[in-house]
Amino acid sequence: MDAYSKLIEYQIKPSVQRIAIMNYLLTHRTHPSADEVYTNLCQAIPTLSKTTVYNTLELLADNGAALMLTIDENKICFDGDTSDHAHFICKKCGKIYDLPMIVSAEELKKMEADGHVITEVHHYYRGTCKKCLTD
Amino acid sequence: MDAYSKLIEYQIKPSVQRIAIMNYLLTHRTHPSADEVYTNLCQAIPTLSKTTVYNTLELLADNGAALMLTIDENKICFDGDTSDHAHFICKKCGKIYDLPMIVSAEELKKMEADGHVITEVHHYYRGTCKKCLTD
DNA sequence: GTGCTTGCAAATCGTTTGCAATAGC
DNA sequence: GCTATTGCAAACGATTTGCAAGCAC
Repeated sequence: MDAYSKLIEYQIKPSVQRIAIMNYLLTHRTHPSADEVYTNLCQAIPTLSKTTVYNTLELLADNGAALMLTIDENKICFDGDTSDHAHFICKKCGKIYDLPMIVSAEELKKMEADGHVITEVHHYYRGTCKKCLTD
Repeated sequence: MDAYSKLIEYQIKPSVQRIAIMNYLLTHRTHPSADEVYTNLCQAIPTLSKTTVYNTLELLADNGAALMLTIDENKICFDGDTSDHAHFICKKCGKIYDLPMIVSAEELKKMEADGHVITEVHHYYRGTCKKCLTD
């Protein structure tokens, strides 16, 4: 899906900046930080400000059009792929990998039994990636 | 287990500060941040510095004597309970709850198939807790 | 022209760093 | 005495805030 349509789908009023940021997330599956998004879009939109990037990424995450990841202890990362999947971060190179996620029905059941309302599920794995192991 | 024994078990050289911090984690299951640990221990150890708290918490996490949680986007939290369990954070009040964790064998298998070495598994849930729902 | 969006600059705050003082063996 | 640990103050950097300017319907 294109960026414009995704914004509409999640009831976010489109703007040049919002489309560009959404598009960046959809075309770069690098789990970028706000700073990475800003730096890369600055070339195309020279007047873009970091504030707008922060505001927009928060808006996307709040409306469910993007995932806000806290897997990296140093910075918040974003993911335009909002389908269910788990994440693995390599402690050596810092790269974040996507992985299939299987949510245990037993786990969710217990959560519901406690009376909490769950809106987000994150499965994070940490370790050393294949590439760093062979280096 | 007492704090001193846990340090020994994880091969961490004990000191007054380290025992106090480890003890705080074992007796306060609030998933405190470094700042919370510091503020609360200042009374008992007036000369305690924040640097020591940060250094010690990092040491504990690196040696496996504590868990470093990134569930809260605003600050890193620590957990003295190193047994397998999942975490739920209430977006409204910020409180972190412990929950049983069931790691899917299928998920782990896929991870290993990719050749990554996993050292940590975190299951994070976000939403609104029972208490905040009734308020 | 009213309300939402953007952008700049300054502030905030959790965390890290440099380095000197201290404690333990 | 040597090494590891601690503590202070300063630095750092990601994120937030205040507010003025710009844009859209």
